[in-house]
Amino acid sequence: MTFKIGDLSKIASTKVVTIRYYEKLGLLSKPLRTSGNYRIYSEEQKDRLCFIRRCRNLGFSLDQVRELLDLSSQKNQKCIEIDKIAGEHLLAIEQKTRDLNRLAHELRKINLSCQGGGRIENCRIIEALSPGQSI
Amino acid sequence: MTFKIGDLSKIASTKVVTIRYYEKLGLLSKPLRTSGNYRIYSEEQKDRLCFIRRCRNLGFSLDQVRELLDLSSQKNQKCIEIDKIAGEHLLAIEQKTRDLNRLAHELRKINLSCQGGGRIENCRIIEALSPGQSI
DNA sequence: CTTAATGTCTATACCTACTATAGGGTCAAG
DNA sequence: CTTGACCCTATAGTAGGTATAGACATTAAG
Repeated sequence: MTFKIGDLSKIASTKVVTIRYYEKLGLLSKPLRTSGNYRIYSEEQKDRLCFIRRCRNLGFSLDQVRELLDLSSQKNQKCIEIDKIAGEHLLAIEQKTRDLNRLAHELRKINLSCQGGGRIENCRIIEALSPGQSI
Repeated sequence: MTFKIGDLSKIASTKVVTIRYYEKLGLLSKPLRTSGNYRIYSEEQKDRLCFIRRCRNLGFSLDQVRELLDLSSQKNQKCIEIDKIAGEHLLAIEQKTRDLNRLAHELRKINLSCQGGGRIENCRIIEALSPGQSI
């Protein structure tokens, strides 16, 4: 079973240009070509792309994905490194979530204090974001 | 009271290059110069930079910041527009928070399944990230 | 006064993770 | 045999900066 780039595009929900971009970065190995110079991909390459996309959807950077791919090919090594990458990523996400929650809270306050009927001179949004305030 | 670019950099926790970048984008007006061609900033310009940074920290895009700055300079406008911008932003943030929460939840599950003691060939993280899995 | 360290200047290139576009070539169906 | 969908390469653009080079300005110490 082989695939053209458009097939992979659908399977992995990835733009065609993005697949070529991954190849250029070396995340995907160079595929075989047809006589007409079309890329043809193996199952394995398809799986690798899906892995990459799955990681990306989970918020891993391409560098992290690269590490995970490298690590996952060294099957005899301990998986503590992998655990570390995933753990750090989780911490970063949790931090980000906290920040966003704080931010949403502030915006909700702003929206409440500005019901659209007033003038800007009375609008607290500018005030709220001005220096010296601690929202 | 005037400031050199390095002062502003510290006050607003912004890299010097970034301040110049904002100037190039027209978000900050061109400051006066010393005889030695150093930029000198007024209080007002300092406040404007702080406002920009504050908005950025709250997740507004530079385009949105520009909008807010424009609006805030026309004090007679109704604040319905500001309300709209903030409201749109709030929605986006809430969506993002939901996404991140989902993501953190998945990662937590994955992390729990692998305590780093095993071998990569058996690593549940890699397993979970591989295609065909539904973690 | 000099010297060294630091700060600042302009200009350009680079970063991530793609996306868009131009100008072509390939292939299968009707 | 032509039409349309697909594919190719190459280049440039996006946001929001960051990094670097090479030169000039300022400041503190000796």
